[in-house]
Amino acid sequence: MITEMELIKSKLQKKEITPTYIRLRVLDYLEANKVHPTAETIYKALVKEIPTISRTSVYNTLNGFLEKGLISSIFITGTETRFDSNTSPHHHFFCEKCGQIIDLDIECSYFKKGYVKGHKIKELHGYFKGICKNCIKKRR
Amino acid sequence: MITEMELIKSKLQKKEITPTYIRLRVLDYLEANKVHPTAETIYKALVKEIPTISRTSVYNTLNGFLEKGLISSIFITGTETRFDSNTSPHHHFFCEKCGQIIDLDIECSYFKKGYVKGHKIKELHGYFKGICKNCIKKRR
DNA sequence: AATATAAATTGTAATGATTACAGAAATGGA
DNA sequence: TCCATTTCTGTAATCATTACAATTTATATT
Repeated sequence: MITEMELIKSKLQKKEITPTYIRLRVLDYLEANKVHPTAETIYKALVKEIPTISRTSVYNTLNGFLEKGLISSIFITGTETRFDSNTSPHHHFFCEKCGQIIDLDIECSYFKKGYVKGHKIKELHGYFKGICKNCIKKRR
Repeated sequence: MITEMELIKSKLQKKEITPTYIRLRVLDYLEANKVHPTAETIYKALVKEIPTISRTSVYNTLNGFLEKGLISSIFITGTETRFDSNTSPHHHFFCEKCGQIIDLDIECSYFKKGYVKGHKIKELHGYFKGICKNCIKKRR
């Protein structure tokens, strides 16, 4: 039987990232909290259990993961970067009411083709702003 | 015959923004330079001709325009906000080689419908990263 | 196990874009 | 002209993120 942490460890190794304790915990946090947290959110959550962890280590770790393509990052709010353990190209929905960022499993024909108007596409970044399904219900 | 500045002035008035000299010049700059400049770029360009202008005024002016829906802003590079006098929903292409941000006149079926997966859409933000048409040519 | 070497982590200071704020200047009536 | 309001300016503050040097930890070698 494989433990959760062993699974996380193998994910790091697959991307040739030395699996240190901090790296395990940061990736574990991202996999367990798919709400697109900020570096600060991750730091605050981890420092409770790892009192010696530094903010810089969280940033370094996340940047390392990004470089190796283990995670992705999104800018939506305009102030902070948010992180996502999901690296497959997908869209997001930002709810103006509750602030939630929801993953959207939708397709983009241009991305599938690999080109738009003659430009070669490498990355897709798409998000909508509006009122989420849940907040529409609540208003009634 | 209507001068360019009179046209800019009427655009401000249509959005109920008092047309001051700085506001005229900022909007004029955005209309003449459709390359999605940053606040700093606009400031540096304008300060050459209006030596008394302050950076804060440029920021205030741009934020005022944004609130009134006269311009739009995009966040692509991760460091600075870029401004666009084009407020109709459209996509962008960011070239990793030359750093250019190109407007894309393409359609999004979800945006047209007004909803994605039950969430009400108010704004569309879409951009691709890759190598632009021009830079592909140059490489040969 | 001890040592040497490299890698990872930490804490503080710096950076850079943006905003807050208070005072100065300009504007538009009465 | 005087007053009130709006606009503009300049400096200081803020906040996320990065730079960097010092410390700690891990790894390999003897």
